[in-house]
Amino acid sequence: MLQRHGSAPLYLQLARHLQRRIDSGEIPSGARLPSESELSAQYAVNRLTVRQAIGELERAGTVEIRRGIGTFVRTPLPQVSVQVDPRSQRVDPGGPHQGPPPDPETARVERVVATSPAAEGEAARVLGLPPERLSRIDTLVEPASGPLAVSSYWVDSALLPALLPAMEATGNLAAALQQVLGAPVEYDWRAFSATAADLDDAPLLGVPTGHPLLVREGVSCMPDGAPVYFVRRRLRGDAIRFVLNYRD
Amino acid sequence: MLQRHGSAPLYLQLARHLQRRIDSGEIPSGARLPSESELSAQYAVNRLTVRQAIGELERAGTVEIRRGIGTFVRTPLPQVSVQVDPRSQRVDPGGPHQGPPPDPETARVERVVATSPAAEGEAARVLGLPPERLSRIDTLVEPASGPLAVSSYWVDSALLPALLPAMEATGNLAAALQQVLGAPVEYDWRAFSATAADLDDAPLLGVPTGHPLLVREGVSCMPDGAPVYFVRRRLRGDAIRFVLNYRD
DNA sequence: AAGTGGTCTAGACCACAGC
DNA sequence: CTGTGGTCTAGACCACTTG
Repeated sequence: MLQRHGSAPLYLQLARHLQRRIDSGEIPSGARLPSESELSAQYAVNRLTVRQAIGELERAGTVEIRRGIGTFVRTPLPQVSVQVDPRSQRVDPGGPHQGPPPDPETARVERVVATSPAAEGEAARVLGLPPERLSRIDTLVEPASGPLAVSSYWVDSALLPALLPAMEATGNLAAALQQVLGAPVEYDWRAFSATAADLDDAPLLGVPTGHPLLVREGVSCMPDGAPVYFVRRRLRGDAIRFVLNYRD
Repeated sequence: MLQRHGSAPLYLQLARHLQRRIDSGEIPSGARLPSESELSAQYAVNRLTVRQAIGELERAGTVEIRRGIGTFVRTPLPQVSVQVDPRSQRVDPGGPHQGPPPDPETARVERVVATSPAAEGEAARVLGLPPERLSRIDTLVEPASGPLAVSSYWVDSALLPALLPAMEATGNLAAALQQVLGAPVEYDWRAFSATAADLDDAPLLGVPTGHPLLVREGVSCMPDGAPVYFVRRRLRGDAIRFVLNYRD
């Protein structure tokens, strides 16, 4: 069946062949693939070659490996939709797309996992503060459904002593900042991009290295425009999406 | 140095060790890592174990493999910023973040790579049309800097005959649609999420399977709100980002 | 030609889940 | 206990890039 003379590598041929069997419905959603040994025998290739093919499918998101049990066709998990009102300067949590219970932005549990002096220049640049006056706070957003996002906030180091107790009380760094500053904080800008889970984020989020993450970063400021913090949040891209409604 | 008794697997220890050597500046940005054979000898592990470690670093985005040459510490490529005016119903291309020349939304080259009957139910659902009346058009957005995005559009099949010639003329499907319909098309909604490059998208974009992609999808409609098309665009997450400015 | 990463094999042992 | 996926080794050959 598979051969290797000038054509594509065996593991890629096998990966594409399995992908077709899945797309055609021959191996339906949720079903278990043949075991690695079985595939190795059926296709007459080494088990490592089978593993390489299955690794491709796993990274592509079509398959989920459960160790000790087997490899299964992934059934897409329902994405939580967060409504972003594009015409106001606040997040509008909830909305009718999903019920409120697993609302990740309000009912979330956010805990601090690390604080450190700022080592990166980007935050200092966008905030217009010298790096030595900045501190970085890392938090993990973990609703009941499992870890959803890791965030890094860069703030003026002077705010830190008051911020961490307020964080304990509110369980939400944005709210803690409003409390410490005694004033509402607005969005200056926000940006969306995507990145791969690195060696630090991956274990925190319970995903393999390289898992696609949605990045939402930006600066928040005082009503007069003075920047307050820079945040860079990495969210599980398969579990959440941000929706902008342009019509009412 | 590395040992395997109850602790983490060798390849992960090695990956983290190399990551630390990179973060500390011992192996600076752009520099070449020792070859796989050298690492294999230095750390007294098999070359395949070294490859597994380097694979982790590649997926994490910290390292870039150039075959026949070596493995290099990745220097982040400058992200093109696309300004999205959150208060209007149009894309505001350009802006001062990057000069206009590589503007991916206006000067882009978009070409059709495939058309097919709609096989997915989601597009029919959000457009409120029966699946058999929908066609799917796949395009590749490829400015001079290399492939940047793949898009899938779902439109009423009746529009297809007029649409493809208009697409040739304008080089831009959104513009072609406006021309065919004889009316401006507005955003209904847009959503941001992230996904992994699958076995089809990966070769089109020239990235490895699983590469993080920024997904921007949504419905556009006529001024009266009648839906016209559903689009799902997958963009190289490391090459572009969407910026929403909330202040002027 | 020499060096690099890419693919593939055969074989071994381990850790985990379920019966 | 059995079967699953996870890790690791030794060795081979290939394809690509550069001198």
